[in-house]
Amino acid sequence: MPRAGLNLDAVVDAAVVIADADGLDSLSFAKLAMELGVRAPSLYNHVECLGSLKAHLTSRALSLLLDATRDAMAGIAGREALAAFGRTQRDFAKAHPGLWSAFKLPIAQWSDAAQRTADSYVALALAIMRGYGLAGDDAIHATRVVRASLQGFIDLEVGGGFGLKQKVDLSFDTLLSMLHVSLSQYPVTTGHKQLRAAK
Amino acid sequence: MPRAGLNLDAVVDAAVVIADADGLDSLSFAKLAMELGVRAPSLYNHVECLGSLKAHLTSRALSLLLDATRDAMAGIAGREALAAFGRTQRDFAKAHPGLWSAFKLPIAQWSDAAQRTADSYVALALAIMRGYGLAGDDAIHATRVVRASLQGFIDLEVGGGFGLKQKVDLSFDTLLSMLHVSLSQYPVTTGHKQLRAAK
DNA sequence: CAAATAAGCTAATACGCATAGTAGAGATGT
DNA sequence: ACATCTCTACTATGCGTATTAGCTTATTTG
Repeated sequence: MPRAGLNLDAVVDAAVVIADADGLDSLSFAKLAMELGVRAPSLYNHVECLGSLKAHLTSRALSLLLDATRDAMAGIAGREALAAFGRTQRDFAKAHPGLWSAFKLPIAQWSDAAQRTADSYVALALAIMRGYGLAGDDAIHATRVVRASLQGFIDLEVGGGFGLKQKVDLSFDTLLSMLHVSLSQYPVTTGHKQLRAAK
Repeated sequence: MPRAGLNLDAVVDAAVVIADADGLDSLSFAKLAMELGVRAPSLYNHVECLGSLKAHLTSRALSLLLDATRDAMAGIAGREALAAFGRTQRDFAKAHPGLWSAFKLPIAQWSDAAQRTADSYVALALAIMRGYGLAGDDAIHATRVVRASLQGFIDLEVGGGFGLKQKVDLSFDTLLSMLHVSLSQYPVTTGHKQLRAAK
């Protein structure tokens, strides 16, 4: 019985392929072992359990997305930076649907490294906010809105939530435009109190 | 062996309780049967399979949300209608986290009834868009943005994606305000071409 | 009251993750 | 070259899922 020469990286690589092809939920040790030409229990020599493997997938996903976003945002600011940020996220989700859904695992299960990578990613978003003149609590609220709307849109698109495929690109441009418009006027016309009073 | 007197509604009721309490993913026939005082295989007399049960949960969720949203939106329009639409969705997700995640099941598995209910719900959203003077493709794109951003925000909140709990209410108001501002100016300042040219 | 319907059961299959213990390949040291 | 040691991959096993088959019997229907 010759050795397969596995290591953690090779296992995670194969898991990425399976997750992207069949969906993260259908990633199993049986399938993964088959892919690697090995029996399922052998994987426990490289990974503690299935949950741990998925945590590694989350780390991998965060690293890839962070690097791609840094590249895309290099040297630009304002509306262009916002668009680059959003488009990179969307492109990543389309290229790696399995890794994309790895972001939705319980944050409590993320590794420390993943948490740090996520912090760096949030810092990129906050940099965009600075370009719109936002800081402090304003920047936090605005970042949450940007993050939530991008993630919601991409989830819907990847999950097949939009009926007509053709015009989704236009809808995404609309999202970016609406974010840009409202960020440009924040917090002047937003006024939580006004909205609450109107309610 | 006395009969338990089950039927589809009773089974779905119990499934709702379990899904909301423990999460949709941990809804199992074993747990459900235990809750109903019955053995697991007996459930197949009322439901085809686990996937079918979850489809019923989706239908139930859509009906509840549609009714609540109709009530909340009765007699109001514009900014107030938008806020009522969004707040009803958020309140529903908090009250029924299990049912909320049932919305994310593959749409292909939805029943026809669920699909029709969803159409009615989209009609409510389109009515809001009319209040902002939007129709046709503009309304479709704007509806997608509203739907995506609300869903993304609520997913993040329910999933624990926001660090500090305290200010999430403010962030949600920010989201509603930003949507209102950008919808009010749509499509004047949005201009897909402008953004694309800038890119 | 008899017969048909259907709700509950037990038993069994198939597949998932996970652990324990074993054998041997590859590395290391003499 | 040989002996030893480590660690990878294995077989065997257990437990928890969903699901099916076939039986029993409560309930309903004619």
